Amino acid sequence: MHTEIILSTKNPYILPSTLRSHGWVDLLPNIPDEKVESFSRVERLSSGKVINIHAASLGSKLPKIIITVKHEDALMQIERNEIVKRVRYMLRLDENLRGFYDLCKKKGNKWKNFTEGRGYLLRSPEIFEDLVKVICTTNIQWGGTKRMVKELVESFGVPFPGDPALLSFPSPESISSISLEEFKDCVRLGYRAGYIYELSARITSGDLKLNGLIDTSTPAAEVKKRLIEIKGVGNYAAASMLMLLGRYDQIPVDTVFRSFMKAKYFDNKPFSEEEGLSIYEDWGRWKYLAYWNEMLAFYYPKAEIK
DNA sequence: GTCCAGGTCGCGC
DNA sequence: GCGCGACATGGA
Repeated sequence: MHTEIILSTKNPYILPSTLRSHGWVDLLPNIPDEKVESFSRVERLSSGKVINIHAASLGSKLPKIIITVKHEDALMQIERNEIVKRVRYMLRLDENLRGFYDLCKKKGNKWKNFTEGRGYLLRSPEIFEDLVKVICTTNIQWGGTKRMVKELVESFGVPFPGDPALLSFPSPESISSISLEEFKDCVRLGYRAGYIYELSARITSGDLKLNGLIDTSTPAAEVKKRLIEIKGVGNYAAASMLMLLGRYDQIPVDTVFRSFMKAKYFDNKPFSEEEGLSIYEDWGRWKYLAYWNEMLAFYYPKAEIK
């Protein structure tokens, strides 16, 4: 059976832009449609029920988000609420980028055409999933990231009863239920296996709680410190996580940043990290969005979404 | 075969 | 607080 849930948006919002904002939509269990205007994924709810959700948008100014849920038994209200919460989180429907849009208008030039409703970056419903995925982007090419995430999902995800080929993202418990040696054998994560295994084990044992990282009353610097305390998370991964947690004042300095900055601002000559970061200094709490969207426009000028 | 990727860790100074 | 090699794996 299936159930439709309709979400309202309170800010300008362009779903295809969110889906194309970075590579996350291409990492399992996310599956985009061919045009990347909607996507689906399998979710294991707290109740244990495994469902398949599909999210699309309808309308333009303040679009409706149409969630189509495929499920076996009837959905309980508490399960519907959880689905809504997760989709709103993934799509950042409760995030307001007004400050960024205003700054774009002030900046003028190319920035004044930055369409309101763009700028949202897709994220995962759980911080654990985003953390694992970010660790899987370190010191490897994108193809490797996709392969590692795929292997994790295929080895530890739970199947959707309506189509057992479709799997959820693994829970920390499913990973830490086997030994590290067994884990290394079934998923080729390279040296990252230890990091992801330890992360899973610490969450399972209750030693590490990730939900506190969302708390907006905690200073970003404190959140970053806690992130870096996680094995396998360094400066780049922590800055990426801050972005995924809705804080844009840090820029992840990686090969993407360096090669883009070198080409765009430094005439292909070497530059220091400090010099690079200073370019976005006046974007205040919106540095990441300025950098990322400028980078996208630089490499994919035709990908502009109206 | 060799190099290195959307880096990070742990060591030695 | 910095510099540097090691790290698993597969694609370029």
